[in-house]
Amino acid sequence: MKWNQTHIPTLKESPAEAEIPSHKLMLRAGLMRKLAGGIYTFLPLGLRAYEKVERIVREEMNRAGAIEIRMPALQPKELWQRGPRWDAAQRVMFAASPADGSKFAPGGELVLGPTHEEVITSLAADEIHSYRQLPKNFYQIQTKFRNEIRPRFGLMRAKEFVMKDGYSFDATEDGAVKSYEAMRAAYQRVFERCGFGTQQLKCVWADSGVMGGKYSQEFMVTAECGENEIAFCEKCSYVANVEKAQSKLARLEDGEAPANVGKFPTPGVKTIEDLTKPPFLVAADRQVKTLIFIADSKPVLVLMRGDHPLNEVKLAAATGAIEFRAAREDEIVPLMGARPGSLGAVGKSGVPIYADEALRGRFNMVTGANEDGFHLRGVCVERDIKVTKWADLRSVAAGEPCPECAAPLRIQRAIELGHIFILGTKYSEKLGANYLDEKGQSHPCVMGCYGIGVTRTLAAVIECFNDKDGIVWPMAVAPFHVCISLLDPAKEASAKIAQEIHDALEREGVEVILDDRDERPGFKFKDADLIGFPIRVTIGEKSLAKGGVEVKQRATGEMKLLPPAEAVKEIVAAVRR
RNA sequence: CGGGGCGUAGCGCAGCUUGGCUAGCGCGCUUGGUUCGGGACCAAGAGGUCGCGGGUUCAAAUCCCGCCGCCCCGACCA
Repeated sequence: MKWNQTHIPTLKESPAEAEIPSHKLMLRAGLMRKLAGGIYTFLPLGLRAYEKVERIVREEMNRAGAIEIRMPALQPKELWQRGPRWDAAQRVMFAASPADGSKFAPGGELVLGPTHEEVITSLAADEIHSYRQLPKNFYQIQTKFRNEIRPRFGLMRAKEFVMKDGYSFDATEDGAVKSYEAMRAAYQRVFERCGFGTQQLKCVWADSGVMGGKYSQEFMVTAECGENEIAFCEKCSYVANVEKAQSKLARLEDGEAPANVGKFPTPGVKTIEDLTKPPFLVAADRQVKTLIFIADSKPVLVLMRGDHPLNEVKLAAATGAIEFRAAREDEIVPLMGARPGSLGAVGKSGVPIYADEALRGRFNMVTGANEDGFHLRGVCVERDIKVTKWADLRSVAAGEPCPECAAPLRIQRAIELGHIFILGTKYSEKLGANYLDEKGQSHPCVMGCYGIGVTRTLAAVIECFNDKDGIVWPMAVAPFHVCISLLDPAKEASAKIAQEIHDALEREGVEVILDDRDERPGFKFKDADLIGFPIRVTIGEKSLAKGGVEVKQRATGEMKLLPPAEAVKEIVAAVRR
């Protein structure tokens, strides 16, 4: 490929819209252009790099025994309404209505697919009848559409993006776990092949969210711009999304024996911190924090240790509510009889009370008296409060002891590239994906689902591999392996050598672009560094006078002067390594 | 949707506070010339409904109102 035959519009400055390195570089290196917020055109180099990632994903899926299919992006709304999560799903879906506002053609209303559990399960309901057909694992690589509340960082969170989504069907729970484990191993290989090292790549325990199902793990790559936080142990292998992470807290001493509950005046006290000050001097970890939430339009009480932050994802998981928010004061007062600052759960009934595990067994605690300006002391949580459900509700903090080995936990931001779930029978039951076992009895298939953000992975590669001069592509994902910087395209001798090296490399299957532009050397070097081709071959009068061409590694800066034939050999070896 | 910021040539910006004369600068682009191993130089050009609509005014990029778009922080997720 010759540079002049393609289109690589590099920019000297990054557009103001880009904030993070990968977004800036994708625009500057001419990989993509924005059409609208969260919607991008892939230019030739961006497309090539994208296709590399896609190929790695496809190869590893096939190797793991998954079967590629292609489902429609346009889907009947009615199918979603029959599925188990229509209420939660509507928020992110685009409806595909006729643009002129006219009625839908026969067949009903359509939506653009944000994911495909409903479609695949309905397909499985029609196609799978017998245990003899199981297990099956279908996948596709396809454009998804989501009405992201806030598109962000270029390809990191886009309204239109490419996802590899896969769905396994098994007869038994054990089988589903096997399918899941096979995918986990395949995902590990995909991301390793994309260039991520064990230091930055983490497979973490995660919350299942609206997807439902028993357990799930996310593949994360640590990065400053990541939208997730992961907690991991410095000593052992424990690592989890903070939405799920736990820690082993030291037991606190509450004194000899539980005292009786006593009310005392606390005029003007509004916060946990207020109570820690004179004249009260109640440590935050001796207080019970009482929070009121509206979960699916019903109030719930949430009890936390005073110094612990609530983790809303864990609360959502504990309550099973789809939508919840903090209650307003005008909702709290009629319910509790007091305003925030003096709230407490002692003696409270008729409202679900969720308590964090860190409060279990505690006594001689202080909490609001449900009377403005008063608190209670001597509270024994299990004796005095009718807890509906104990649950892990708090966010772990950096430095807390690892739940497995008690070494300090660290917290880092990370980008989620893949997510794998065991779904169970949530979808198959609802949509009738059943099979007959050996005895002729009908059972719902046990499902798993597995996603990789393919376009996001591309962005993450750039986010992780760049320096002050531009992108530093891992060989496996680079749009071209080699750039030949021909410094004097007008000089016949140089041009001939460049063409010969180019052709020889192509014959060996090396992807090479020949910079034949009529530009100054410095300009070509800057462009090559910005785009980040792993290997650059420089052909100019200087090198030729010394009897060869220069072969330079982008990542290390290492440079060798070699005769053309040697250079070709060296490069072929490096590319195949 | 809540909070913050921005919208002036393809890109990056100045001008707006305190309204006024032909709307400016750098990069990029075109033409000619000189250059040619780390984003060259000289000269001559092309390119703008100052996001859109309304208002105030003799006069609006500049002041006021409304809308739209983009970016950042939060709730959602591959």
